[in-house]
Amino acid sequence: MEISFLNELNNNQRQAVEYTDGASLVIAGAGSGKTRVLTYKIAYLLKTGMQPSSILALTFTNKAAREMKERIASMVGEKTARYLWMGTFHSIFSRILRSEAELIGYSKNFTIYDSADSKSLVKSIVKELKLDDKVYKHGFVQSRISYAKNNLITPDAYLANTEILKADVSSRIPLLKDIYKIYAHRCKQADAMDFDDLLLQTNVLFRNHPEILQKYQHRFGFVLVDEYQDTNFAQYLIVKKLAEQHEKICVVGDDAQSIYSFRGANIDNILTFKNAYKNAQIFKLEQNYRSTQTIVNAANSLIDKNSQQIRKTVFSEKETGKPIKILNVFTDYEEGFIVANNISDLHSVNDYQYQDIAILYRTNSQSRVMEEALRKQSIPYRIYGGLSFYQRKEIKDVIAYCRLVCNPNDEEALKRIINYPTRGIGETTINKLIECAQLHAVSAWEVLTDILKYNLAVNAGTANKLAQFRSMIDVFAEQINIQSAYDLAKSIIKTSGVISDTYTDRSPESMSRQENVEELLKAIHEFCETEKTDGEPTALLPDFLSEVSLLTDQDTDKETNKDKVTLMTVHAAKGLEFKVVFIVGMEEELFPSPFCTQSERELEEERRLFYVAITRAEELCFISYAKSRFKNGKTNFSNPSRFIKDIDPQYLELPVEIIPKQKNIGDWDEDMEFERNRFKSSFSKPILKENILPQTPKRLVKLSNSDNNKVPIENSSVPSGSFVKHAVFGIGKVLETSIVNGNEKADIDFGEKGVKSLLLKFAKLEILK
DNA sequence: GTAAGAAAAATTTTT
DNA sequence: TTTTTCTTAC
Repeated sequence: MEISFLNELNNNQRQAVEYTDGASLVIAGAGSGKTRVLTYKIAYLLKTGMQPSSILALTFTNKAAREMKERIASMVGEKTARYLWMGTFHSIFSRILRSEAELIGYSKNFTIYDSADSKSLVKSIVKELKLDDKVYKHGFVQSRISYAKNNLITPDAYLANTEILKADVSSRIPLLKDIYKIYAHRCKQADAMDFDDLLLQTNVLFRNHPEILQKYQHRFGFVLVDEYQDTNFAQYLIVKKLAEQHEKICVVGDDAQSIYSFRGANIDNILTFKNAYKNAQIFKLEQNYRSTQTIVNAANSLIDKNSQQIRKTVFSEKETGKPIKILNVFTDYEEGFIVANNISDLHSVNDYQYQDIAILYRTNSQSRVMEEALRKQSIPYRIYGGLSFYQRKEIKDVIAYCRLVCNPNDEEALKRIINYPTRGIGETTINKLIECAQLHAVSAWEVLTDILKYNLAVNAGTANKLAQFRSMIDVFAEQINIQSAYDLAKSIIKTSGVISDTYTDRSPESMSRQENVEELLKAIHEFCETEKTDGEPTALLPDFLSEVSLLTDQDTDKETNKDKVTLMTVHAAKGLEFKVVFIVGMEEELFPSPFCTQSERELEEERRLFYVAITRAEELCFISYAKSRFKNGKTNFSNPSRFIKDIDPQYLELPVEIIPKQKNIGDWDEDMEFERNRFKSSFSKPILKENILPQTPKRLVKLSNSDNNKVPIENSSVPSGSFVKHAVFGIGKVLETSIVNGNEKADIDFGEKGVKSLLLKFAKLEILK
């Protein structure tokens, strides 16, 4: 069959698309057209007669699913595309779980606990068990529970696993097993699933109900998985089971971009795909269509330092391009200033649009300084991540009301709003209530329905307040199937008193809270409208909740078309591309994150993360690091990230080390303060001109041996092997000296402070005997 | 039981 | 710096 769009693919891509006889793995290097292969493959399946409703395509983010769906729609028509089963693991399987919920002891309207809910539940369990929350830290407990669930270890399996129990004992957290057990029990009692449950319970469903598994095996004639390197065991098994009969499965991924192991992702899933699917075909996509040769080569030289990987040769046939420019600055404020300056120039001189530019960082907290700098130069920007719309307090409060109305057993929602706005139900009462509920093995709400029966020890006044609260929720609950989601939400906000609490004053904070609540109502209204066109009479509140709980703020983004600089974490940038990328904060203790330097495995993941960052860039890439950074209320000194040294220097444009005039070490702090204040208060026009744009290397210090400007010297004033003292870096050993563009330069190992390349005319060195 | 103010703690990545 | 927890006075 001749299908014209196949001609738009290269040979390897086309083979991957056309192979539909059995299982296949597509190893897709960065920028090699991975999404293209997936979309074309789905279009191909449709063109060759497959029904859209029998194709299951699993992605990592809602956004990826939506974009792919749009692209397929443009190829085969919206009418066909809309019936595809396409979405994230979590959204697809929450949908399936809802329709089968009763089989595994949940109701159709089960709540989805987000991580804040999980956190709060973990905290209260630790408190109830009277454990030390410094030993059983909520974050740690949460990640252990999550780890167990991702590996399909149920609480009972956990109790039965001597190995895990022993490990917990030796880590001095022997009671983790109890916390997990209670946690799972409380979720069940609240008719709630956390994110991990959506995958775990799907597995439980398939295991305990073979007929259901069969139904879906039959339904899905072809299964496709994007970003396969980021799947965990629970996801692996779901996919494996669904594809068991026909092995019509295609997974796409890049082991070099596996960056989610902290969330249970297991890189072995992709590395050992052949073991799971014996007759699997493997296709490799190695031509990068995104980036210049320099960027591709630099990224290759970096990832080459990892031992765990599927070797591949990613190459680019685009132009050579400019070297990656390294920017070094004194402070985080200066970093923001320099980056903003560069962006400003790229925009006005080089005709880049703001939307072509991204600033990527390791942690969300780094966005603030960048934001400030961009604002000062009136550069429009857009931040992804951080506090998303649905995580704001006022929104969570409203949603909690909605959740409780739809599912009164939802304990976390109840705790959140039982005394918001304040109605005289304090901490003691809430604790009594929950304790009492546990005693009788019922939900907290159940106790509220009959306070006398459960012997809740409260005085008459409190009992009255509780009854009032209960009847208010009851009244709303009666409306669930009568009023539309919008009408009900509106009356909830009004009657509950949330609105009067929000509208008390005219402070900017209060105004913004009001706006957010309005915004939420608008979103619910919109939801009702779109559902209407789908033929349903009215969209109900539970329908909205099931949609909303899996949304992130990238999904609520409405102004994608605006010309703005993008700010996001490297994690969030996966799958995206920009003409110009700034990777900021490339420092030790930040990138790699200090939490990830314990094992080689973790370190390799951080390196992959850096690889992801670099390969987002199409034309220009900048990497910056600061000598000092404001962190947790303190200024910390930092060294350049070890990863910068992992890149072959021939692809880099390195800065001249900027060393202040000879000073005592004590003066350094003053100097820092000076720099900080200068950049904080008034942004005068650029001071460090050489930080502006990658130009043909002129006045640059090159670390590379291939540098032909470099002439080794015999009789240097600081011979190799001798020891010198530097005002800032302290004592170091001279490794090599040379003449670079007429200036005498020395590479000196300062131990902890790292190896520095210093020009002798700038660096006042004291030679030690 | 509430609210304000002080002290202490915690800082990664996210469906 | 921001967020959470503890203290104290009503």
